[in-house]
Amino acid sequence: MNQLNEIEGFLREHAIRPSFQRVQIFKYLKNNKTHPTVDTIYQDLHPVIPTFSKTTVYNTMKLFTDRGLVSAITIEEGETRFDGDTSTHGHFKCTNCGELHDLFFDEPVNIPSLPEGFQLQEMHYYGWGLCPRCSK
Amino acid sequence: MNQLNEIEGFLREHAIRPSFQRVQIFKYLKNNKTHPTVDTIYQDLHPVIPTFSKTTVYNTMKLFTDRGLVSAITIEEGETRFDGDTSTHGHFKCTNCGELHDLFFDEPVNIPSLPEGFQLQEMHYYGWGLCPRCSK
DNA sequence: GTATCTGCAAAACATTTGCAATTCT
DNA sequence: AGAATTGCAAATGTTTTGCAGATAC
Repeated sequence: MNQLNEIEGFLREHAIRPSFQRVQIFKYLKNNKTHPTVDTIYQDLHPVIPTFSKTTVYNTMKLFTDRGLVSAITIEEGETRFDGDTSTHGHFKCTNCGELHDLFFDEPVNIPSLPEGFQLQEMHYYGWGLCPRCSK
Repeated sequence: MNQLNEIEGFLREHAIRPSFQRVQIFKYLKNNKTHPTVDTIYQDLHPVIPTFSKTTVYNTMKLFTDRGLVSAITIEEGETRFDGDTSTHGHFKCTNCGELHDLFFDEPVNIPSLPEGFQLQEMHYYGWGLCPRCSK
């Protein structure tokens, strides 16, 4: 069973029709842990899909995030990034060079105390500071 | 000592010239815990400052956040909100009605484990789910 | 055959930039 | 006078929308 077949099955399980574009985008997100933007995805897949359009990337990313298949990172304004890894972890942005890194927790992160009646479904953790290269 | 004098002194302490616009914006942020956007600030202060412009709000918010006087909330793309309360707390957005609430932690929040060389300066905590009104 | 999906072009917004007028010291 | 600040108008860049053609079931 190759990766493409696996992805098609996975998308079908989530009631998403595995169009060529969607499968390519999903594969791209699973293979690239670079937290790409819509533009990055478009630029990188454009050669693979000649008629590719950014609208399709926007449509697909909305679909994937709505279904919980990927998560949207809004750590910086005006540039939404996407992460194919939906496990509990945060993101760290270097305030000097702008590079984005994953942020993992040793212990289970504590849950905020919500007033009666609130239902927490998702948490995002964003950090800022200096990366090793910029903190010297 | 009235609030305006206090604000002027506070801004001077942070090497910020207390122009009329800046003092009004700062006062607004301290008195309104509504996490306003640039547009909200502009709309609400426009009557008070006849020649007011959004550019000034953008300039001032950048100045205030750079100096750590207020914090920028980027929980949703395309709509930066601001918080005059810079103490450690998160924000919660109802995925149904879109309302934004403060998110407080009972215990001290645990710090993510950063690889050697990283220097963490700021953390933001964003949560999504249903508010009491929408979870019924 | 009908519903869904794609992609072009235009529109809608938030934010930034250039610059001249104004204000403060 | 000199430096900082303001605010208008234009530009920029991302995301959304309308719609016609293509594709899948």
